[in-house]
Amino acid sequence: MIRVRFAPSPTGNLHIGGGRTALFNWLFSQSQGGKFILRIEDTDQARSKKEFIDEILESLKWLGFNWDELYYQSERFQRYRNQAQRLLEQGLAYIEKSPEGKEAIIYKVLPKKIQVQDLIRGEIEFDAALIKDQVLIKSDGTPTYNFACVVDDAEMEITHIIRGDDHISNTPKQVLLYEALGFTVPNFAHLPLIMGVDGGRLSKRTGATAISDYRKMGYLPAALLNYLLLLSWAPGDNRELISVQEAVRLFEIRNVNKTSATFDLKKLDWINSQYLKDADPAALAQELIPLLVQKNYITAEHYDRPYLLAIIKLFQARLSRLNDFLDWADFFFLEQPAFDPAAKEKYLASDLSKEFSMFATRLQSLDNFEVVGIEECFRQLVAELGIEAKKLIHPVRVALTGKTIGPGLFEVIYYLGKERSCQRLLSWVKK
RNA sequence: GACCCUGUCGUCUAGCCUGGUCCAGGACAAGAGCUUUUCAAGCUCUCGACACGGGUUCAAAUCCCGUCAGGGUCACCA
Repeated sequence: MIRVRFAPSPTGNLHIGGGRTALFNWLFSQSQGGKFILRIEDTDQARSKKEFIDEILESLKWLGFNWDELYYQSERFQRYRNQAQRLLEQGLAYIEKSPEGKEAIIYKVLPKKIQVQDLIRGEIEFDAALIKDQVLIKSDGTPTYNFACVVDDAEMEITHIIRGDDHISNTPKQVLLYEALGFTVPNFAHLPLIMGVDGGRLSKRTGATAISDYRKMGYLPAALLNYLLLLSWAPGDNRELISVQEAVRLFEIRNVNKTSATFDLKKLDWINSQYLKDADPAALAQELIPLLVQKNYITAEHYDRPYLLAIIKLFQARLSRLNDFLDWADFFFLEQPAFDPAAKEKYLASDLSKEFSMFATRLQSLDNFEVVGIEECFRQLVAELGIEAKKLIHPVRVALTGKTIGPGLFEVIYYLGKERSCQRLLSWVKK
């Protein structure tokens, strides 16, 4: 039975790199019919926070990763001490006293060559002579990362350790500990790191780092996962859009790339727009409703659901982030449109009283108030006035929406409705 | 500095293992055009890469060596 784990430390939010590590572990476990274990590495009592645990769990759920088992290192301190004690008794570790009289347990590193077969990189060799003796249990009684990690991975019977590149240099230290404790050394696979546009590690300076930030910005989990997946793995048939479900079938760990990848928001935006375009409006509505409520655009209790879904449909092919909807479609929810000053200046500066009032009058008495009927009505009007359609389309759009961009004008009028459309047009008619 | 990892278009990659089908394919971005009612979407086209130097070979992006470059790690943090 294949068993993998994702082991975040609750000293911060779930990082985009952490999400990616979780993704590959989850993918591997699913593709192998194995178990995916979650372990919270909260040995650092001072820096670990409950709110971060909640945030991490929440983000993992949002991404769709279900774990089979959940552990907290803070509940396992005795196990680490017991294992350290064993090494002490076997003479493989020694005690070091601090000036204050506190005792730490240190593992004695003996010189030797250490070979690691990395599933992604092949063989890597290290020289233990270059490794210092390792602290196992700190003088405050808590275990060090490398020790707790080894004890847990062994006791939890983890078969494959899939983690970031930055852990490569921890690997020989851990291999030494597995051997000293008499445990089977697991398989290792080191994922390349994700870099920021500045070439260094992805950091807050180079963009949002928390998975939850991407959720807040309006990225769909499926799109984010698709992007993260593509950052260091490819299905091999030039496809850019692939679901994790499909990836589970095609995934092979040896096909994961070795090179670190730069995080490119533009491509994420494109992938997200593709998912948005094909998404079920009802699913988008579910994400959007709380935000619309928050903006007082609708109330959670009663809103016109078919109407909301229709409006979402109008916009979904134009969005690259779901949250853009809040700005682009605001005129459907506001009493009066919020005017873009430049748009107003460009299209509504001249007096269009005659045209607007004529159009409003005709709309008012239009029997066939459907998109096609509205368009016919409008085309006839401009023909009679002897002006180009676009000369009137743009001002009308700005008058109705406050913007120069948006869905087709006749659809806007249809969904805005007779009353609101006419009222907004008439507000520009000089008495 | 030491050790380790990595080097294909600006970015993500396919190809590399099993040399020839690659004067290197796809996608994003950028630029141009079509469509048009604006913005998107869609469609078409353009720009653009095997880090460098040796070697092996009839033949190298692919194999070997070196150089250079980038990154990571060197805590009683995880």
